[in-house]
Amino acid sequence: MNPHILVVDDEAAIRDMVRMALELEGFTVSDASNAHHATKVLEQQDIDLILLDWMMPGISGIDFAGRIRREGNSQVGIIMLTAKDDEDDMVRGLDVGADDYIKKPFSTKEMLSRINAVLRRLSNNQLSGDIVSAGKITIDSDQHRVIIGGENVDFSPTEFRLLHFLLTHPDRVFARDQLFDNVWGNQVYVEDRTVDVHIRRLRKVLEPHQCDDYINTVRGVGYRFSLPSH
Amino acid sequence: MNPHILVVDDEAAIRDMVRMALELEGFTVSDASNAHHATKVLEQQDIDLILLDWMMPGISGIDFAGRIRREGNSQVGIIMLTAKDDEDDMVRGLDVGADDYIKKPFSTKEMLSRINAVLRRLSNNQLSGDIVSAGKITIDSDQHRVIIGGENVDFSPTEFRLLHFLLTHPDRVFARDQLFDNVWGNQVYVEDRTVDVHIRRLRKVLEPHQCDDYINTVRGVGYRFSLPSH
DNA sequence: CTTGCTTGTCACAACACTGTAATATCATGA
DNA sequence: TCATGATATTACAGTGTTGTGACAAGCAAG
Repeated sequence: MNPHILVVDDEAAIRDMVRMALELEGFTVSDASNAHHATKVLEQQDIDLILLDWMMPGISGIDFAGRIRREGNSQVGIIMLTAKDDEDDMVRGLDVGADDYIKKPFSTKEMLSRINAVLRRLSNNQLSGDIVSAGKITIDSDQHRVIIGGENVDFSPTEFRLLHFLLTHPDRVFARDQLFDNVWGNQVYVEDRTVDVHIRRLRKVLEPHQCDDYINTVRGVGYRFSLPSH
Repeated sequence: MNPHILVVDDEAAIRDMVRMALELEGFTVSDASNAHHATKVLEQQDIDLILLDWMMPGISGIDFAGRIRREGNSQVGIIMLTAKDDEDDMVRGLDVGADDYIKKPFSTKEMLSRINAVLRRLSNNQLSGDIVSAGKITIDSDQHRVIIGGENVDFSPTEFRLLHFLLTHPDRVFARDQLFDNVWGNQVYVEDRTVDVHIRRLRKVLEPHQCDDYINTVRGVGYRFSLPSH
């Protein structure tokens, strides 16, 4: 599920620019031009993070942030957008419970980096060492590592994702386009045959460890990961 | 390295007074006017002891102390500052994990004596100071020193923090922006590629000692510290 | 003020990864 | 067995990512 971000700024130009940048990165975006509207959105949507303009007519960003925190909503992340780079203001911003602040003007790159940082910190509470295994293959996604028969084996990024997906969905046949969606993401289009090549590459790496037979070809349909029965 | 003390109190007058007294004694001092801000400081600084006001608007001192302990942070000392001299409240304070408490009004002399007592107790527990090691690398963060194979090796401040962070979080991949958060602190913004350069500098220093291979590149993701399995 | 160290950024080199196409091989049904 | 369609295999070039050295600004010590 994509993180849902609420952009609160009185200037439409900024809202649009930010929205575009965020949507390009796969975020779900809502926006509001003032605190009242933002409150409505917060009630109706499940917002993960708020990008909040410091200076707004009516209720200011800082008042709004303070109000959110006072209502006990500490799950939502708040990043203040400010033209001021005054240290006092920054402290005041963090005082009312903002998680971070960004000085205008800012690059979209910086914004994305800070957003990701805050989201990560918020979700960090439930960091799960995700270790899965099948047969002699073990994948530790924390370490981003594959261990086969006790030995470290290197995979390229795509190979890693493909293997991880197959291994976590064993005994099921996947058509090539299902594999795109799950391994490549449905933003990109690649040729059907490309999957074959990546399957081939996977098998090649698995071969020296005698587990290339975990990946079965299902003629006319696709591929399946399953342990040999013997 | 001077002990770093965080003063949390909503009254600026008290913060200033305490800060002055502590700095005169050679302590490093940060302060915060509420629990939110204090949380931020704790994330960004390496705090040895917290002087915590009992009564604060928003999250109270006792709640805050409880939260810190529940999060498993038992290295940091906590001294509660309270106007109440009620025995029950004292017990409650110690219950949530405070190391000591001081009744207001207090003399700076009393405060210093209790602070030193708590710090002494804390440093006794971890009698080895803060020494971590992995492979042939040993880091003594008290002395801000790195020993590799019995030999002293010099690192610049950033290199030191980076190495320390990686070494204390081995076998886990960190994306570049995760490394910012943990090594640079999230108040600053630096380019992604800056991490690469610092990794490079680290490796360069480690190279003559044959342990530059402790730092692995995980293409498309980030970097990982891990001892070679051989 | 100079000197030396640190550090962020850049530009370019080196390299790994990936998609595609071309070709070979295989499986299947007539 | 042959024809046909599907998959396997290989090669390659474009792309993206990382490694590396250089540089300039910032800063502290002298």
